[in-house]
Amino acid sequence: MIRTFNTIKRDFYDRDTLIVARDLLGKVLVRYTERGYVIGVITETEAYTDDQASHAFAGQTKRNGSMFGPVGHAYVYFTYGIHYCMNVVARDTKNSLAGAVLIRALVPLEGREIIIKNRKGKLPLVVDGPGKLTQAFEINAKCNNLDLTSSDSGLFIVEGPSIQDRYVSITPRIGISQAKDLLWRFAVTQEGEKVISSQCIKI
DNA sequence: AATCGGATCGTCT
DNA sequence: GACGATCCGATTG
Repeated sequence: MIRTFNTIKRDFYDRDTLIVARDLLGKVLVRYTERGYVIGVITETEAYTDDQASHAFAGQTKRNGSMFGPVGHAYVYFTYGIHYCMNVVARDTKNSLAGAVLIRALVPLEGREIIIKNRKGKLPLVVDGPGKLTQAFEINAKCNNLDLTSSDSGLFIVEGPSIQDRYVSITPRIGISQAKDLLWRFAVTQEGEKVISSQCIKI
């Protein structure tokens, strides 16, 4: 059976990186593997532009090249000798040279068996942590620069539930040593869950 | 519950 | 040659 998906169009990614990071919450990441589809709702993101914590800060290199490339593509890099991290290239191309949104967590919707196998454990309620996420979704170096607006790429993003601002916590990014003051991390909170920062950007 | 160190390697200085 | 947009298991309190 052939499934059709309505992917999010490129315009969506051609906006300020911070706005896209916020708006990716609730969107749905789809990965086509040998064993079938793995699908999840994005619940945590971080924005990286040309700030001091960004790979793009020192300018374009071979590694970070896709951050400077067309929006709506993937930027996947290898780190700590172990892990891959997945970003969505996004920026206002009129005003910005480089930008990407790191996907840090999502809630599994489909392909639970595949996730369990890839992660060698129980199915988590939330796949949290950029390295764990790429492991669960079989995302690796070959995925770098894939077009996330095309369902042919085997890695793409489609519409999902809208997330109200009151359920979005905005905090500093995780694991960085520079630009710690910037509140560029966006995470969906449960109703009743403690919100670490009540600040919110205007959309 | 919180902290610590080992794993492991591509990229940039 | 140093160090990461990390993870996990072990240890300690």
